[in-house]
Amino acid sequence: MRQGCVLRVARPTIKDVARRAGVSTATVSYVLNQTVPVSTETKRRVESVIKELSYRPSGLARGLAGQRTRILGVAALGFNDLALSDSFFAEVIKGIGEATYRLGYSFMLSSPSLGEEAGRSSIDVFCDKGVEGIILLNGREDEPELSELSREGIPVLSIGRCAGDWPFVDTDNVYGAYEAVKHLISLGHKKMAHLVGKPGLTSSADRLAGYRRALAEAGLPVEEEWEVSGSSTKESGFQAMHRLLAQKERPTAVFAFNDAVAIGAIKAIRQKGLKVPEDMAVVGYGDDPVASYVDPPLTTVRQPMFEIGALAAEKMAALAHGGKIGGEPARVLLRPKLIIRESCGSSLWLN
Amino acid sequence: MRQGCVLRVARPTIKDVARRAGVSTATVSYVLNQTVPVSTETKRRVESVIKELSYRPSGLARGLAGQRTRILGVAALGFNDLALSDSFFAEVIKGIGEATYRLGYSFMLSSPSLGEEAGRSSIDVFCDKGVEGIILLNGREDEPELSELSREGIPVLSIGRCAGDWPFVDTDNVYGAYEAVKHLISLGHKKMAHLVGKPGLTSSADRLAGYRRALAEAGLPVEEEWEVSGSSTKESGFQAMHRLLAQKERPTAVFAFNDAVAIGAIKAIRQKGLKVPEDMAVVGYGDDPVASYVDPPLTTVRQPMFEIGALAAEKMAALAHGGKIGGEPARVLLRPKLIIRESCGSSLWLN
DNA sequence: TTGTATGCGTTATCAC
DNA sequence: GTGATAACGCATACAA
Repeated sequence: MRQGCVLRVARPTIKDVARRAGVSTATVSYVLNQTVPVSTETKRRVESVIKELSYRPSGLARGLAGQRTRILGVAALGFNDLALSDSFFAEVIKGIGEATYRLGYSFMLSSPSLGEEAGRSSIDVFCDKGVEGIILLNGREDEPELSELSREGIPVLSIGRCAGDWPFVDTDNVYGAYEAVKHLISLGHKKMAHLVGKPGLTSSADRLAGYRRALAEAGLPVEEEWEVSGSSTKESGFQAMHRLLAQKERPTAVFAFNDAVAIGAIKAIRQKGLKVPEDMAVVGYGDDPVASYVDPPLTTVRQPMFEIGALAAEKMAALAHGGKIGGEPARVLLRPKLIIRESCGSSLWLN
Repeated sequence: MRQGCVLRVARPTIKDVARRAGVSTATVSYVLNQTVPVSTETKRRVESVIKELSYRPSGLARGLAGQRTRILGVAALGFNDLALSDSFFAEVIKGIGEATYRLGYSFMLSSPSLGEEAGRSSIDVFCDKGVEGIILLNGREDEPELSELSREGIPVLSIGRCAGDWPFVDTDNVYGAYEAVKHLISLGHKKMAHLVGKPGLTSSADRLAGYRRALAEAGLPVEEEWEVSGSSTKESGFQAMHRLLAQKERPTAVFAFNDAVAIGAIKAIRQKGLKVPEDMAVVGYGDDPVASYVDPPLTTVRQPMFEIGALAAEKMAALAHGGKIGGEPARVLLRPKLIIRESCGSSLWLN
């Protein structure tokens, strides 16, 4: 049969519509973009012809003539650093997809697995394709791409807080960590450790800050020995937890940088013959799908990744549309939410 | 500072290059596309100017003038049906990203969460943007979109086997299931059940076929009672396993449609006071990230999703480029791979 | 081998 | 309110 056929019956152009409606192409363009008032009569006629021919304007030509391509670029640079990130990636992308679609935009994606060099040149490609703005998906604190990009004259927005005063959309990691540790405190814990995330990530610094804030607010001392450094992986969590358990004084609970670290930590805890949550309560971060699958199901902090993506797309469209944004730069912090499962025990534990 | 600035210093056009190199725009186009022989001297000169001005041709204008936009569309329709699919989605997308980048293509993505109506119209948007071909990411057997799309004159390729004779790229589910069950057999099992996947998915039918084939080949009878129907979720696996365990004769092993189902099944098995793998061996399918996180780590079948995506993009580019593909339609089946972990016990079990 | 001229499908600037 | 028409940046048939 006609596998991947190429018969291509020529799409109608604005000329076809104009001719068939007995007007000029300009008029058709007017009713299309509502950029100039048109008499209701001709408007009606033109619209009926458009429907009849099922005409759709060419995005290419539109982009060339007017400046609006209605395409956004999404560059997922440096995303491979993060562990367990597939679902984050997917959710953010879905959010971007939803919002761009709703706003009449499309988006191009540059894969995260392209390596260093590719990052830059995939941006170039974006520019060639005429994207109106670029959303940077990254976890790094300093993003050298940002200033480079801005020199291209293309608005940029980062998903994930970054240095400088670039617009970004992120979750409030300080708040999320604060809530997690406060939960531990409400359960009666007084000695809590934190498995710190990879250095250089804003999320690492912010979650540490939230942890400290909760401690301070409860009048609990901040023990430096209980802030164990590491990175974002299960292995890192495993090792960090072992180091923590080797110390003279043990905490009764740990707040891990993320779910992977938490799962690694649980493994280490059990290896020492201790039980979770009875001997050691554990809180993760991120609410990765695995969090609900592991044993015990992880109490963790859920980040609204879909909303992050959607909001980023909206802000980006606004930036592209209105040129520079109103007053202040678009810097948004969404609230994460504590998800209580079983890795900390129930609050009945208190009674 | 210059947040999301719009200073836009006009990009050089082909005219700028032509003028500065003392040639016509046609000549510049020739060296750019290598479509017409150019004397090495002028070629050298043009290229140096191109580098000097760091000129990059406009994709928009190129698409309008020539017919090649070098953009692919990826429509993830019906993907929300699948459980645990985030990592599949992400891997496939990464593969597509890698290949498209390597081939000088870009791709647009239409999110899976857009609902029925949106599926169709996101395709329309793709056409407006001038995509050269569309990759359909879907799990359904019959894809009504396919024939519709072909009428647009745009080549289509499906990721996931589908009805009709459309080109597709998929993994060999029959083979994967066959290997999984053969593994069980090699471990000494003679009574194995299958938790069947959602009806209507080619993967469900194929994995069931592979299961039966392995049984038949080993001279084992195919008990209909041990082919428990269900869908793709953890809950479905949980319920199906309970139904299976309620039967008079119990198998010693189960091959689950996917990892989520397997995890649900394990929960049910334990609820009955049985142990995995001692009392009941379990094999999953898909090698989702959770598979290695759960207890016990799941023996499962890994699908080369990244390669699937990359191959799909390559085939698609070939289809778009060469019009119709050489002889037969591009129908590729990649081999999945058995990943042995701990949910079936070790083969020492036999000795 | 190179230059000229036209067209791709729109939008936008003028006139009317 | 509407209609010519010139860009937009590039590819290409044709001429030289």
